[in-house]
Amino acid sequence: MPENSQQCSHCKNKLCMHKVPIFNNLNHEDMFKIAELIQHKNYKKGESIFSQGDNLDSIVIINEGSAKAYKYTQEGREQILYLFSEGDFFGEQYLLSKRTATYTVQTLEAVKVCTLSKEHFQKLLLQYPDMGIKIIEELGTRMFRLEHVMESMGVRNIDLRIHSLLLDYSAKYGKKVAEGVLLQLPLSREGIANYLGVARETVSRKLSQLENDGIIRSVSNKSILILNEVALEE
Amino acid sequence: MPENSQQCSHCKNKLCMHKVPIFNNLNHEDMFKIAELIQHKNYKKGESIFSQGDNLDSIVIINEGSAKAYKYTQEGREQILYLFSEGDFFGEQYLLSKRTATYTVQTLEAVKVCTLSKEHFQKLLLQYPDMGIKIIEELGTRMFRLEHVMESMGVRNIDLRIHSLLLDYSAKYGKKVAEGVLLQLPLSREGIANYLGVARETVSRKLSQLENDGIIRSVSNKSILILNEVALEE
DNA sequence: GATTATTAGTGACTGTAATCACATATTTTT
DNA sequence: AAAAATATGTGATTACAGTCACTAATAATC
Repeated sequence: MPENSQQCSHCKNKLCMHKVPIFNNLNHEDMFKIAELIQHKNYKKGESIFSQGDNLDSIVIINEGSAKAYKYTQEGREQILYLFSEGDFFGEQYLLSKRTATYTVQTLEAVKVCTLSKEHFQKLLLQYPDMGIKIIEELGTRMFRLEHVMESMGVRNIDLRIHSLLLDYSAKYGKKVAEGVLLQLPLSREGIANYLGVARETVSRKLSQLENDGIIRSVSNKSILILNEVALEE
Repeated sequence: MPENSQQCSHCKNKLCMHKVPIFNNLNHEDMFKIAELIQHKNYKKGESIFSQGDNLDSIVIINEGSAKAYKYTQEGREQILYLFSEGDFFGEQYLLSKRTATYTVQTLEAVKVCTLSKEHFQKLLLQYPDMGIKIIEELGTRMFRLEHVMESMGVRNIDLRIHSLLLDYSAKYGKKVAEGVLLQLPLSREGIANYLGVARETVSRKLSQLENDGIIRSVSNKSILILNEVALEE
């Protein structure tokens, strides 16, 4: 059934496009046209979508799942820069300039993505100036995130840094339950350490300390219950 | 003399516009039109162009001089995020979103800027899609810088961090002389410390150490001679 | 379901940078 | 040019996070 398959592909594409802020201002007709240009790919947990040094030829939009973006420091430690999830896009920096990828993006779970080739992307930007504005806006948000991370990396007191991380995650991933806020950590202890730029052992110790103080409760490796959110805010 | 004053204003505006990559793709006629929309302002050393929390209504382009962008960490320390100089622009993130300024921009010397109002900027973006692409490109560069800083902040070894800073400055501000590379530091010791996220005393000590090792020579507070660049690269 | 691999917690020890305190230089102001 | 303000260098001490080494727990694989 050609109609069915076409409808299905259309439907799948629409799904992807509707999740992404940069396509929001488009009308039905334009969306349909652009949907035709989009390719789909799936990744297993732990696979790299692209690696530091790669030459990219498309912009990638996450449709399902999450991924970490990291680069290696001079010491050889993995420094996590971003966590990307549903609706986030990346690779746009490499489409316009000649730069190769400055970081590696690796999935944290099974991930579905939509990709749009460099040529199509550039044509779209010229055709829909609104989209360019949306992207500038989105990049503003991304920079805001990065500046926030930098600010917190500049904090010398590691307790403060872990507290802000927990509060950030609480806002993003937390669900209110009777006893407090239950949150599903997107990263392992090592991941958290690589995000904060501290040793894995330090993260373990600080979390143990918080548990001793009755501020959090460790539910499982990847899940924490925040009992006293106010204490984290100081 | 109206012609003269007009020519002069035109000339001044042209100066400003020619320094800025985002206006580079425009033809003469368009440049002339846009030049009319640009306002000029001067700042003394130490003045703030805008402050964390301000509501901005224009994009600012530096025409002459330099400035630092910083925000305060939770501990009350000043964390420097960027150094802006001739040709750099900022404030574009706040024009499209409702966000207020997330950092303060303070001049490091006398500074001349050109400003373009929010309304004009948005109209230009819709009118010249090329310009949007230029800005996306430029933001990509800015993010690249920030990611680089983050990476280096994640380095635990402070010697390494100071070494990279000196190498960065050497590339940006250094001039080759007989004995090595002479560089005019854009920041004081305290500024360097606030950029690296370490104590002022630590910067002093590390630089003294480098001087004892014969790798650098302190010429004056704001000027350093790098004698052995290779040693800094390890 | 057993085995292997990965991830996490904890003690002991060490190194390094922060802090405090002050002397000295340098820059700015008057 | 003198005075005031600011910036820098350095010693002594302390605190705190890193490293190493190991055990325990959890997840992945066969």
